[in-house]
Amino acid sequence: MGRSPCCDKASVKKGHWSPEEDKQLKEYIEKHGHGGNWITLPRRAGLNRCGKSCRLRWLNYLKPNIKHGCFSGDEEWIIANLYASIGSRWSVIASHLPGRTDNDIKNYWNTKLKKKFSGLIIFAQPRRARRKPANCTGFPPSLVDDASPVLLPFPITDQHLLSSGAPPPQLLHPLPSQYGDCDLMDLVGASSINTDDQNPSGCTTVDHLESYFYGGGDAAAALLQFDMEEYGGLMPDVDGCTGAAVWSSVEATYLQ
DNA sequence: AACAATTGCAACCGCCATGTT
DNA sequence: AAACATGGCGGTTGCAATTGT
Repeated sequence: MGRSPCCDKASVKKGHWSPEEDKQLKEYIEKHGHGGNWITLPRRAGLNRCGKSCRLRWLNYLKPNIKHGCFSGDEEWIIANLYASIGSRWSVIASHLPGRTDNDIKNYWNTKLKKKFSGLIIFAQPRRARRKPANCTGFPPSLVDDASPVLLPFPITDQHLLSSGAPPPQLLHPLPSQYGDCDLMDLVGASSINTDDQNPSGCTTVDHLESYFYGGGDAAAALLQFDMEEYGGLMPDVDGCTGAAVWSSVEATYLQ
């Protein structure tokens, strides 16, 4: 037996919302709330729309305190790190960025950040974690089944570099061609890390990054390795999986 | 100026999880 | 316990706007 549709698809309006519809939905919800039932809301509010469509419109656009517009460097960095840690769990990522919606973040990732950060995080990204894959052996269970978001430090500071204990970078992969001649600032994707107040030593972080990572290695691979070292330091012994084990697992799976 | 290609993003679709009857 | 209803989520699509030729 099939599942009954939530509304009559043929008769409800689809496509972009008009200002009048927005006004109607906004006023209704502000006055009555959504009442815990989105399916019946359009009828109650006098809208010829599917309940799901109303919910989406409210959550992604009409709800108060939603931030539209450009993402900051900090936000980009957080998104990239979380994506590297937990994959495309946009709602979890959105919960770390007040005012941003999962849809916005997903769109921003797909259109901008994916290209920008692709050389950095491709290997650290677990498979989609919504369900546990039947026979996943590439990642520790804690990362695949019920990963907790782990924020890498932002901005990267001298202290992080000096205390990371990471070995000198090795050339783990060829540098993706799109990074052939870009500079390190592009790679880290953060315009705000190069400021004096974040670098009490007086040295610029980018300078340190360069001297630290460019010792014959490639920046993308080195940053990935640095991330994983940090990851291990921040997330020890979760379900018996140390950061080193996570890194080993990534190595075994992807770095043959 | 006209057309084609690309980009950005709002909205839809369908699946899964959870709650209710 | 089973069937059904609904919410929530991620993937994808469609279209308007922008950019390139």
